Amino acid sequence: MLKEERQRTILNEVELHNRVLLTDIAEKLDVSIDTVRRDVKELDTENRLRKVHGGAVSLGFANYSPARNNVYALEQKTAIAQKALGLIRDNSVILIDGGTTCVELARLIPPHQSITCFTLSLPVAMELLNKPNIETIFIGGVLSKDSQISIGANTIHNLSQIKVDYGFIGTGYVDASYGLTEFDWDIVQTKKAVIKASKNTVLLSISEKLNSQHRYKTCDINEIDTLITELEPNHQLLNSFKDQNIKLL
Amino acid sequence: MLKEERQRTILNEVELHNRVLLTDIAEKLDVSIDTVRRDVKELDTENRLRKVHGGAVSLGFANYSPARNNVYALEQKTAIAQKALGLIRDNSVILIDGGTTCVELARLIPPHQSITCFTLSLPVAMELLNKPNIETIFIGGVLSKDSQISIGANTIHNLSQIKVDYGFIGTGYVDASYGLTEFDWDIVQTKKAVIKASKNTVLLSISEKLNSQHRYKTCDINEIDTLITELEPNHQLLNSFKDQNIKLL
DNA sequence: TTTTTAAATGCTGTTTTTTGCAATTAATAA
DNA sequence: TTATTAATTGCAAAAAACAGCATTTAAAAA
Repeated sequence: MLKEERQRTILNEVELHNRVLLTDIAEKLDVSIDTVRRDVKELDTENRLRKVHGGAVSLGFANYSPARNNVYALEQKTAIAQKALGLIRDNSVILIDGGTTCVELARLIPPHQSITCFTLSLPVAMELLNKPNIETIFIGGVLSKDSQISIGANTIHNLSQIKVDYGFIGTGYVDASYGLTEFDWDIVQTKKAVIKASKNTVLLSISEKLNSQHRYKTCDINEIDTLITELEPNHQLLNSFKDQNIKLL
Repeated sequence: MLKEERQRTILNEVELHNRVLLTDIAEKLDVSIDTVRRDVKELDTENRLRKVHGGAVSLGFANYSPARNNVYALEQKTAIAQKALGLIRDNSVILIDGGTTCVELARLIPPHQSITCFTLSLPVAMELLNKPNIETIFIGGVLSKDSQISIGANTIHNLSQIKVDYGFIGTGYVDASYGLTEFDWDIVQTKKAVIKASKNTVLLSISEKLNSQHRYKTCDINEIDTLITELEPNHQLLNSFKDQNIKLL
């Protein structure tokens, strides 16, 4: 077998599976591990793949821009935020939770729209301050370092004093049967209060989070009025949510 | 499984749910907790996530650095903040107002210092969240677009419920005989409440503001306990403040 | 064709990396 | 405080990488 041929095979394998083990290739091509090693080393210096301990990975797999202030799955989150915007009427009163999707929603609210907006998220509040026609009210409380939102008894008490038209919330994990769950107990308490403070609760979640769960439960899925994902409402991934008493957007 | 694969999975999980437990990952990937720990440590030094006790959080969640490019008279403000730091004892409870000097103070608080800190300023809160040993409590209320602080009746009411060891405030204008004055009536009301909530009120002001005044009055100069400028306490510019019942730093 | 030369391959022993385990120390929660 | 859970450290086994060398293969020259 020619060297060219071998290297072509290795590249194919890497393209196909994003990664490959040297031992696998050696066995598959029936050559010594050293040969494979040398081939991979060569392909690496030619920048056609990246060699790592024990194998190789495709360039696409390994490449990431270190200078990225971009958000994970930003495109999906933008799509979700766009759909959510459709619910917001002029002069309505809304409440926006924390999380990157909610920040995206805040960012996309058109400048001319005049609404009153409550939030307990520092980044969301920062975004809202840029909008001339939005009256922003921050729900105070102890700030969580991780999530950058107000939590704790004071926050919950403050939330109990208001009732907004729409509450837009995110969640760590969501499952049709297990409902909304979180990693953090304090966050759960806060989200419960947010839901209680909302006439309509709208859950914003990328589809990748569907069918995942964690330790603490926020609420059942039917306590949510509307679920917005980046998918079409009739997408099969949403099937398990269709029977629930919940609107899909 | 290659290390690269593992780390990619970890990153994915972190970006998806913002926060993950090391134990969860170890179970999911079926490797020892030590391996996960080492991976997360590595990813942390590469700045691709942030390691926290027991788990990891995504950068998008933790990194919202308010860019301070052009702060007017930054050097003086830093000097003032440095002096103010000397007043802060471990385990004390303080309140930090808004304004660039106050943000500078928040930024310069050493990471090991453990204090409880109230604030009504969004940028100050952002800074404080970066300090592991500070418990930050945000005083909620309507947010003022230009000053980025909570104002209004609710804010004032919330402030009436607390009494802190030190309140650090800024001011728009200060004069030995006219006292502290502001351009904005709402801000004045809020600052009054801040002063009332502080056992000791410390005014942070660059010398350039001395002997200036405006329309609405916050308080007389002797209601302030300490005045910190970038100048030496015996500087002649401060002469008019020397007779007042006020400490100069 | 054969001979010569260079490259490619496989083998051996050594070094490095990775991983899991156990014991200690630190941090957090009750 | 004590109890529990994480983090750290040192260590050992396993896997991988590496370097040097011998053998084979392929190509070029005679």
